[in-house]
Amino acid sequence: MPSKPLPPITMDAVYAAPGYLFRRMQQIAVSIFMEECKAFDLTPVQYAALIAIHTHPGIDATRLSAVIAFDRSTLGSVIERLQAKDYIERKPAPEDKRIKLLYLTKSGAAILREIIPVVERAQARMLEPLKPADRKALMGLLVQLVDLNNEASRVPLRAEDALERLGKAG
Amino acid sequence: MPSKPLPPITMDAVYAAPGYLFRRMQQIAVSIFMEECKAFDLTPVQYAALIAIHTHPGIDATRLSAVIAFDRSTLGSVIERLQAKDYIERKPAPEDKRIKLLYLTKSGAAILREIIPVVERAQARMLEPLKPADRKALMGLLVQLVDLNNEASRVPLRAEDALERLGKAG
DNA sequence: TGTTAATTGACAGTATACTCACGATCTAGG
DNA sequence: CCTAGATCGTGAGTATACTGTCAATTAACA
Repeated sequence: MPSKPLPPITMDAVYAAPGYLFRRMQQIAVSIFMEECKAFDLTPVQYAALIAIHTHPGIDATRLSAVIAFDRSTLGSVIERLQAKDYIERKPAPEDKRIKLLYLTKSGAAILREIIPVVERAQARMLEPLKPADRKALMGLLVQLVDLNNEASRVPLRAEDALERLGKAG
Repeated sequence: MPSKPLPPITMDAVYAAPGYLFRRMQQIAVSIFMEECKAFDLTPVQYAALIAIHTHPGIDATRLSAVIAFDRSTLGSVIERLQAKDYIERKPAPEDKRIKLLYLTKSGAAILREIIPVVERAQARMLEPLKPADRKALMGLLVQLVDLNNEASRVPLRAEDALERLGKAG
């Protein structure tokens, strides 16, 4: 008996699949970000980390990972690189010897000030091909979907938790 | 003179930025894929490669990378892993000693047959939190945006080119 | 209080995802 | 025919993005 044939799969089915489109869009977004920011030697993740540290001075690595929905293991090397570039500094927490608190340096604040308008241009470029109404619709749907799927990811966003604990600790 | 203060940035601005949402959605999509497919030891990229090789038997690595919009350097290790699992085989092209042609093995065809419905469930789960009309709208907008931004990515999709060249060569 | 449980940061391991560069090979132009 | 340029696969190097595990430390509880 011959083995059952594969169902008739076309690449077009792949090109219309959500997973493929999300991967492709992420690829394109990173590409545009790096192109706009090539003068700055900052990756999208490093940028997000800088913003979060600026917004929450004295945050620790674990809470930072929750605030930007970023894997804690990977974050270690991201922090190392930001520290090597002298954009952030780590200070041991006096009340908990396990924790190292993160702060922007002057260099970090300076590069943030310069790069923010550039990043905003990059963000705009990602949606530029769409009509303004469609941009709004897409962003609205994505915000919804990311929020409703938050628990599905391995590193759920925990913005509020992180803030609460920070307030409790400091 | 004091240095200019940073503009008032909030994490909410980051959470609403296209780049952040695309990264987050990709993260969630991979998570759901891996969860549904954990019995199969196949990553999303490996799955896409298998589908493309099934659709274009005898494709070479460079054209495969164009067909799935996947970086050529990374593809080398993906192919190695698929070969190690005995899902694909590589045969030297008789008319061009540089090229190695890719084919599904019986194992590869078998796992594809099993995994396709599982992947479809994963794809459905990614959009599940949205209302059906919103799912359609989101996919429509994403297909548009990915297509219009194709050239912005470092590895543009070249589905037709790849097919043409394949036809010319074989 | 004393032992268990949880948390923190670090490390090893795997898999994308990109850069640039290199040798082998093929193709085109002269 | 023969050299210049393009192309193929590969490798090194960097940066996410996840899985584990581990020791040190802190917190919780019997």
